[in-house]
Amino acid sequence: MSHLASSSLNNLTFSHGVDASSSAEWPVLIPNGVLSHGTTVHTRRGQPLPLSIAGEETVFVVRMATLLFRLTLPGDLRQGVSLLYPGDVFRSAFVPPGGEARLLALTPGEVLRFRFDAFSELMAAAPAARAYFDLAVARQMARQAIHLAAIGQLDCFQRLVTFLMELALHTGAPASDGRVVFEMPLSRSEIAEYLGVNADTLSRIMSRLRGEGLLIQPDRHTVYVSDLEALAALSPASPALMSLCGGAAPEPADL
Amino acid sequence: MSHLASSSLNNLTFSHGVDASSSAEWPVLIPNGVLSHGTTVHTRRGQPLPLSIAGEETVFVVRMATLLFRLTLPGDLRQGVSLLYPGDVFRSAFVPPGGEARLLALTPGEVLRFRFDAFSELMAAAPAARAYFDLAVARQMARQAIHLAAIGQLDCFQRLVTFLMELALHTGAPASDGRVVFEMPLSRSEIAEYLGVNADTLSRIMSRLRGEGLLIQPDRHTVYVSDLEALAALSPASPALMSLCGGAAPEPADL
DNA sequence: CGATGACTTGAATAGTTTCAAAGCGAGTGG
DNA sequence: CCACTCGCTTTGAAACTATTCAAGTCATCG
Repeated sequence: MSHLASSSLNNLTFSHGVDASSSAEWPVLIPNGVLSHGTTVHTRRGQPLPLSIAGEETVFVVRMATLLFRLTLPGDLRQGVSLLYPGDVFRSAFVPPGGEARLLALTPGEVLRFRFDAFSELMAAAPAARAYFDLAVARQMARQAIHLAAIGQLDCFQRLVTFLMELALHTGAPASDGRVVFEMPLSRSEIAEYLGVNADTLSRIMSRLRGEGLLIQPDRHTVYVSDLEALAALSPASPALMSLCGGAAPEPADL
Repeated sequence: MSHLASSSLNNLTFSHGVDASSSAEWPVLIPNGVLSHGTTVHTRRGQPLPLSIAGEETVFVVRMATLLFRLTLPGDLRQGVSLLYPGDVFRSAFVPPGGEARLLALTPGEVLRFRFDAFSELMAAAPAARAYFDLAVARQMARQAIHLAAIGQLDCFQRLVTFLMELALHTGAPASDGRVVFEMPLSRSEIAEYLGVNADTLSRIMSRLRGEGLLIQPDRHTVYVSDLEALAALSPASPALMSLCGGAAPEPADL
């Protein structure tokens, strides 16, 4: 379930003639200069990470965990904004002021925490750290654009497929028979919030996917995908997700 | 609520009567080091800005215009991802690889274009440019989080109200009687794409708003909002939008 | 003018949510 | 070890919102 395992999954499952020249995209390596500074936070499932320490802005670097950035609008409207995986970064200034927002750990793991000022100085001193941060932010912007397009344009079924693809690509590991396994770090209602869908509706759709044999769930927190390509074919967002997670650098010709 | 609602308008149109303590937030000042470099692009309405020049990554800095970042998924599913206003930045790496994406000018204006490498060097040399870029990116992240929450959690009516609030706060000017005027830089179908709503449905809702007297449209591209606070009260996303655009710095206590 | 494209509106339909009830699982105390 | 309870999940039927499709209106431009 490590991110190393997931990258090999990508290479094994989707060989779209991805040239090796641009293989450095994923997983993003965290520079040593970053790893050696910062406070290590050990996360528990469900643990909120405080967005400011002593009134100061913070930066988080995900070393080994899955995090959820969640926004709550007045009226108990909760929206999962983004999922953060190893290599991702989060700056407290990403949070809209005035709204209620939380950064939640979904799995046990390790996260590095910095004061923003300190991180900023570190980046000024170490160009590798700077380049890492900029790349990570850009990648997350791109992921959020896909998430937005999925929620805005796709129906419930396609949204769920997109979400499963995201998890499979980021945290999945190959299993027997070309299957893919991953842990489901979100509860049903958390998934529903992330997808902008009603929890009841979501449950129905998952039953449908299970019924069609695309999904196997030995228990509620473990998911087997029988045929990842068949699953991918069910969502228009899959190609974008796969080229973002799959190691291919953006090709200027495609822009 | 009133001081938040009016402060951005004040900044744009009147001279700075707002308190100086948090005045640096909006509008974001583009440092001279940035303004003096880069290629100035004069935009026309509808003009696409090429996301790469000679195969190289680019950075855009919006000086005076409104831009739309639009993503298209297979099957002609177009989603407006974000609107860019003066002071905003766009890096071509924000675009998910493999998907079709466009950066469109919605108004005539001026945009600065850089090769990413050159911009990166500029930022390394000028800390003010670096701080500006980081702040602009963070602010846009926050705005996109609100946009996502609006699309994921609100009904069609509330989404439209949220969109109108966004435009009013960013590009609106006070008119007589405490009214607010702004140009509508998007067509109906573009608004619909931005909000993840059907264009027919959108038209119905605008008629409803006009019927309730909240909106007055002398022509299709000009909008008067009779009572901004009344409009704001119709969307749960308004407080977040207003504190983001209204000049208040994020208060750590709120996080 | 007459034509074209953008916008509006109505009626039928499809998809999603709501509400309520029942099912399952993990943890607790008898 | 079992019954109990609590929270999360599943499922059904009714209600509702939003979409689709088609027809009609408006505006702009040659």
